[in-house]
Amino acid sequence: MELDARKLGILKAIIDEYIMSASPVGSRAISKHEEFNLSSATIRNEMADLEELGYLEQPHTSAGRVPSDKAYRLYVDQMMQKAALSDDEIKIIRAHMSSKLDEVESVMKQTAQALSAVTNYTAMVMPPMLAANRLRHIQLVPLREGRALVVIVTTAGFARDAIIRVPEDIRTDELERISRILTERFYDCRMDQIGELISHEMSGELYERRAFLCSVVEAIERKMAPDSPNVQLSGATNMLHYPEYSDVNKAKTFLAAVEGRNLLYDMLKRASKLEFSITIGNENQDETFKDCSIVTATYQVGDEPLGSFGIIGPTRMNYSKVISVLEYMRRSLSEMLSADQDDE
Amino acid sequence: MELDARKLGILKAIIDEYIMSASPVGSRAISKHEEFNLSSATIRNEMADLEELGYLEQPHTSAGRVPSDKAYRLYVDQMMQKAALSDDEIKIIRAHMSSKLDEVESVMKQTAQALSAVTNYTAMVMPPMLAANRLRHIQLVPLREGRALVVIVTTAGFARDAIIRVPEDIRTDELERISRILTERFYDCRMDQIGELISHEMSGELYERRAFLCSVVEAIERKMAPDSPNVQLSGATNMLHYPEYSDVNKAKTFLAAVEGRNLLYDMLKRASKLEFSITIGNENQDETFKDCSIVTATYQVGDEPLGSFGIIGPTRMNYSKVISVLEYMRRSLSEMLSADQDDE
DNA sequence: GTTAGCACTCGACAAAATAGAGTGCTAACA
DNA sequence: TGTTAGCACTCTATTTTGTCGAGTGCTAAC
Repeated sequence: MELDARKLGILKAIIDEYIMSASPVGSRAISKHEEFNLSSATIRNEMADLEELGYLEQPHTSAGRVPSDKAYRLYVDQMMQKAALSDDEIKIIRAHMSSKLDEVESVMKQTAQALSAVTNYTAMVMPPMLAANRLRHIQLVPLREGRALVVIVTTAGFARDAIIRVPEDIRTDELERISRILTERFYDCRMDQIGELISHEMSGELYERRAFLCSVVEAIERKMAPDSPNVQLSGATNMLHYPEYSDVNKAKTFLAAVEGRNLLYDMLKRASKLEFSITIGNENQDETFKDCSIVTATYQVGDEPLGSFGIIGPTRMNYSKVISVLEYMRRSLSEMLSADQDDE
Repeated sequence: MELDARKLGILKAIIDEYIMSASPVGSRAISKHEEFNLSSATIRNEMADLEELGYLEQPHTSAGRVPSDKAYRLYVDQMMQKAALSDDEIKIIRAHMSSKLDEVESVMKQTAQALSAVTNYTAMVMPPMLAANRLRHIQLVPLREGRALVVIVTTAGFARDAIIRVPEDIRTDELERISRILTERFYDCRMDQIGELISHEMSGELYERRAFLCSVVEAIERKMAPDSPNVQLSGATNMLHYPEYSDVNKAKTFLAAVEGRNLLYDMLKRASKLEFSITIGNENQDETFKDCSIVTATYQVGDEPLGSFGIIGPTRMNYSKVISVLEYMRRSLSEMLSADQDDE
C-alpha cells in the first residue's frame, strides 16, 4: 500500500482539523471538504488505510481518528506550509519586548513572556552561555575575614560574582594588585579559555599565589555556566487551557516537571547544538512530555551559539505558527545580542 | 448568646477535623469525641448556635458545617496550640538547605524549596533588601562606545550591576578614577543613604561630572530594590493536591496569579513591616486569594528587617505547623545572614 | 474505484432511582 | 433547664437506565 497524493491530502486535512478541534475527526467532516469531492464512505476506506500505515489512531471503535506521532512527523517534515507572522502577532511580541533592552536578564524574561503570550503555549528561554564572551574586568573585593567577592565583567556587559575564601595572609592591597594583574593578563580572552591559560601564566609574579588563583578561576568557571535556575519559564499555566490537560493529575505532573527547571535546562542544552529542533510526542526522552511536542531554536552571534529557547505544547500544536514565531525570535535575539558584542 | 468553653471546644474540634478532611463536619462526627460525651443532637444545637454567631457555615442544608474565616481567626489567635517541629520535618528542611550557603540567591531558592517541601503548600521568599547594607566597592567598567557597567558590592557580599550610558568625553582612565573616588567617599555608607549623600558631596573634584554621577546613583538605587522577578516561588503545584483546587479553573487562576510574581512581591513587601503576619481568606486584598490563607515572617539582622517569606495555602491549612516552620526558618535565615554581616 | 445503505458499536448526556449523611424540630426525660 | 431519642425532611452524590448521535465496517450496486 502506497501513500499517494490523495491519502496525503486527506491526512493533512485530518491533522489540520484535529489541531483546531482537539477531538477525533470523522470521515463525514473530511468528505465535506469540497477539494476532495468524495463521499464519506470513500474517505473511510482511505482512513482505514492510513490507520493501517500507522498515521492514524482510533481512541475506540466508532470514534473518529486521531493523528499519530508519526503523522505529525510527516506533517512537519513535508506537508506543513509555513505561515508568515500576522501583524497582530508581531504586535503582541513587540508589546512584550518594549523596554530595558539593556539588561540581559530582562531580555530573557521578556522573550519568554512574549513567546508564551503569542503562542499560548509554554515558553522556556536559556540565558546566553558566556563561553564565547571576552573578559573585560576582574575585581576582587575583600569582605569579612577570609572571604572576598570575585566580580567578573565581560565585553558584552555581563557580570557574575561569587564568594571565595582568601588565605589569611593576603591583605586588601594585594587583592587589589591581583585584580589588576588578572584583568591585564586576561583582558579580551575568551571566558572558556581562562582556565587553560592561567595554568601557563602561573609563573611570574603570581607564582606564589597559584593555589588561590586556581580557586578564583574555579569560581569564575562555575558561575559562567548558565544553570537550570536561570532558565526563564513563562506560560506554564497556558497548558491548562487545552482539553489535553483538563485532567488535574496530568496538569499536576506537567507543571511539577517544568517547575523544577532541570529538565528544561537539559533539553535546551542539548538543543543548543542545532539551529532548530522539533521533537514530537514519543520522541521526547522524558515520560512527562510523551504527549507534548517541543520546538526549540538556538540564538547566536556570528557562528557562536549562545543559548536556546523553545516552546512546549500539546502534540497537536500549531507547528507552523510556532516555527514562525521561533524563527522571528531567533533573528531578533541574535540581532539584539550582536549589537552588544560588535567586537566579536 | 455567649461563646462559652464548651462551644469553643466544639468549634476547635470542628476546625481540627475540617483541616484534616476538607469535607463538611457533621454533628455525629463530633459527638464521637469522648471528651465531650454529648449526643449528636446536643452538638447540633451547639452548632446551630455557632452558625448564628458566624463561626460556622453550611454549604447547603443537610451538609455538615464548615468553619468561617472568623472561626479561623479565632483559632489562630486563641485556640491553636503550637507544635514543635518533628524530627522528620527538621530533616526535610535540612535536606533542602545543604550546600553552598555562601551564595544568597541559592539560599533564597533553597529556603523556598524547603518551605514548600515541608509544608506541602506554596512557598515564596523575598531576597534581602539591601538598604541597610553598607557599600564596599563601586566599579565602573567601560563596555562598547558610550556604555559602561556599574558594579556595586556590599559588605555582606552582594553584588549588583547595571548598564549605564557614559558621556562620550569620559575616557577609560577617568572611569577608573571615578570608581576609586566613589568607593572611597561612600565606603561603609548605608546603601539607602548614598542617594542623599551624593548631592551633598557633589562639590569638589567630581563637580563637573554631577549629571553622570546622578545616573550612576539612579542605576544603583534601581538595582538595590529587590523586585518581583527575584521573589523565589516554590511548590505552586502543591495546591493541586488539595480538593479545593480540583477544579481546573480555580487552579488556573491561582497558578496564573502566582506565576507573575508581582502580587507576591507586594504582599511580602507589605509583610516586611511585621515579624509575623497571618491573613485569612477574605482578609486578603486580592480576589484570587480569598480562599487562601497567607502566613509570612520577616527575617532580619539585628533590628533591621531584611526581607520576608511566607506560605500560601488553603484557609484550612495546618496553621500551627506552618507557623512553627516559619519561626524555625526565620531564626535560621537570620542567623545565616548575620554570620555574613558581623560588622553590622 | 466509488458510493449508498445498513447494522452495529460506543461514548456522551440526561433523566430517574437510590443511598446516605445531615439537619431541625418536637416531645420526653433527668 | 439542659439533654437526648426519634422522626420527617432536605439535599447531594452515585448508580442505573435509556436515548441520541456520531462514526465505523461491510456489502452490494453503480
